[in-house]
Amino acid sequence: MESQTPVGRKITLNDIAAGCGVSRATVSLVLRGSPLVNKVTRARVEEELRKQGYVYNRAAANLRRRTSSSVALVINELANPFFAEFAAGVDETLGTAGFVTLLGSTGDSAEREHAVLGSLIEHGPGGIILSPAEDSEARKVLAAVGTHTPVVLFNRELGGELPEYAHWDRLMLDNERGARQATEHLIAQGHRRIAFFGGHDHASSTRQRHAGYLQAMQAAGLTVEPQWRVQSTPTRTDAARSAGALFEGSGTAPTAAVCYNDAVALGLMLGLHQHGRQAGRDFAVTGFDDIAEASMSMPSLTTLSTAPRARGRQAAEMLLARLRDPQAPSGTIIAPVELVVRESSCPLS
Amino acid sequence: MESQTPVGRKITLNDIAAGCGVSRATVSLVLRGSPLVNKVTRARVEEELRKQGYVYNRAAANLRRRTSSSVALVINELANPFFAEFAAGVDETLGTAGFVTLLGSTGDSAEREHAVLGSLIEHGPGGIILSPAEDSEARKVLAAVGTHTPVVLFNRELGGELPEYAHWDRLMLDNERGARQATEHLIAQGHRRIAFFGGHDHASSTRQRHAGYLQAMQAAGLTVEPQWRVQSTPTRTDAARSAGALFEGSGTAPTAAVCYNDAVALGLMLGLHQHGRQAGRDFAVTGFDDIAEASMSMPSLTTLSTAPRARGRQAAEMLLARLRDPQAPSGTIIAPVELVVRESSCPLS
DNA sequence: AGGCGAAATTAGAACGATTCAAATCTATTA
DNA sequence: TAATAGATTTGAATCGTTCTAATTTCGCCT
Repeated sequence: MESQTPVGRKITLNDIAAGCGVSRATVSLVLRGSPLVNKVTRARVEEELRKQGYVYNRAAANLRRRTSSSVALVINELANPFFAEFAAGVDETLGTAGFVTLLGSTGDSAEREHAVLGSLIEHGPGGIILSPAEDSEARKVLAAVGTHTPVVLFNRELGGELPEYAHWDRLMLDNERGARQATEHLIAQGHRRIAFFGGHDHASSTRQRHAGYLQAMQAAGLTVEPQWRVQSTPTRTDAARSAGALFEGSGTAPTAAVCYNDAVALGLMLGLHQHGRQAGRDFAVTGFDDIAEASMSMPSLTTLSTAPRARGRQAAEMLLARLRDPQAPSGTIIAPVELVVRESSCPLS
Repeated sequence: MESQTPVGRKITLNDIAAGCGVSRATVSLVLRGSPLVNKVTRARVEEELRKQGYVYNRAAANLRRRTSSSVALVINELANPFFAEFAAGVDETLGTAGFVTLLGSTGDSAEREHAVLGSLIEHGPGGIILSPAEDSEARKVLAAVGTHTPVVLFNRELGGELPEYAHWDRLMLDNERGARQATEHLIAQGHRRIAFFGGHDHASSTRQRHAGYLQAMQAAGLTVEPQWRVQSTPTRTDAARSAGALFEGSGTAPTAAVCYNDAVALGLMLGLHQHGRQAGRDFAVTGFDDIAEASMSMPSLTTLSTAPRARGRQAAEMLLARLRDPQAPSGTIIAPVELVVRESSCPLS
């Protein structure tokens, strides 16, 4: 075996060329599998590549060819399993397409998002997949990424107006229909007094889900009492704290609730306890997202599956398509969500 | 306001230089904040940079300076919240140090790991943080990354021998002690028939945890039945599927289980249901990792806190230190873990 | 032998930045 | 006024690859 020297300079095309008495250009052709080069030369070069332990310098190649082999993935909260799954899906698809993923995590801060985008863009990604921070604004994002790099937005809309020349693609979830399905399911279970619980109405996703809920209620000819809308931070703890609001006042108490998402639903189930009700027995609950925990809670949670890993793959596909054809009209995909019925959405007792 | 042209070529130093009648070299100096350049020239150049919307091409700079501004992060299972947190920590620290994270996810397959490393290395990362796949081998990893790129291993040892010239750093968890503590806790709760559940014995982390478990059992003078060792893929679903194996055969069934990690523990709790047991009431369970979900599951999970985000920051620090001083002797850090007692480790009933 | 087309190879200029040595420009001072 | 030190600026080479256009090599035919 050759002396795989543990230390030394990096090997370049020149080293290989010199090593087997051929020109740099020829070696380059061999590397890229060109049919131009003679069988025996190719063998000789390949042997030398192996022997010297050559590793391709893609950055140099990209510079020369004015291409890119990377895509930036900017996630508002990587620690959230929903987004981690999404990221895994993105990376999987990009990887098989020969792209490498530049990761950026913003901790849901628009300021940090701006810095992260600014840093990533300098590495010349071919495109960007962005799941915006809660308070992210179109104008600032555009300033950071410029107009040369295609963007796929995931999950959230940006605040403010985006100039019409920046035609970015979007991948959103079908919030409206999902919430409608959940509501229809509860109605089919016999419930008539159904609340919409959690989230803040200034967020686009919350508004969409609430709208779906209202549609289903109206379609069924059911009236909605004002105290059946309880807002909360989309976290488990705040949801648990806010549960009591459903049962205050003189109006009729609801027997079921469509929740903004799974975290809120799990929190509500916890909070119901303190108000003498038990989710899945005398109060029905639905969530949104189908996080891993949803299937494991007690009772298990009826929710809307969003298949985050598949969404990741899809977002990557959208970006790859855009790179293939930069002129194609930009589009928005609303990914369907699927109702998963479990124990928490019990019939009206 | 200047016409922020929505489309056009990419702006280079040449454009800026031409744009304000100065040489490329001067613009470069301005960019890097050199004190050499005259105040008024600097202002003129900066104005031009802004006006033309220049974006720095770090790849070109890296090529010329023979430097790198990226670090590869290769994770065996990104969808696992433990690793997602770890990744977030790594990215956070690398980001503030001016590095960008190249992400790679291997799905715990050594084969895919090899491919991913091969692809990432071509992008010339300054270093690699690797959480190896279960069956990853030192020899193959070394072949993929070469000897020019420093590596920090996280969480698992590689199979086989690593040549002595490859001095890689390590960040490991105190698996043995953690599992011992969990086991001792269960014994203190009155349990005598305790299983070790999940993971595959060919992975170093599994072996270490299993060893800690055995130590505690032996120290307490307890015997261990062979069917109390159930292996599984370290995922929730496979764990749920394998739960039944604990209760098969003619031997005495265990009343508690030390699990390889939280994902497996959560899966086991699910699987227990289908075998007529309920975790936290008539069967005690412990996990490992303390993922966010552990505190929120029903019952909440007794586990070993590993502070994955802090580990991520630490791994990044180790790599940065290594980049600062490539000659420093390589080291291994064994991070302590802390037992967090919650509901799942109920006393023997 | 010479000629010819096809096949194989290569020289050298890019790509967009950095860097060093050298050139130019300002003040100052003798 | 010329010389000189210091402050600025710049020309040209370079990083490792690709690519075009040109050149060399080769087999084959007359």
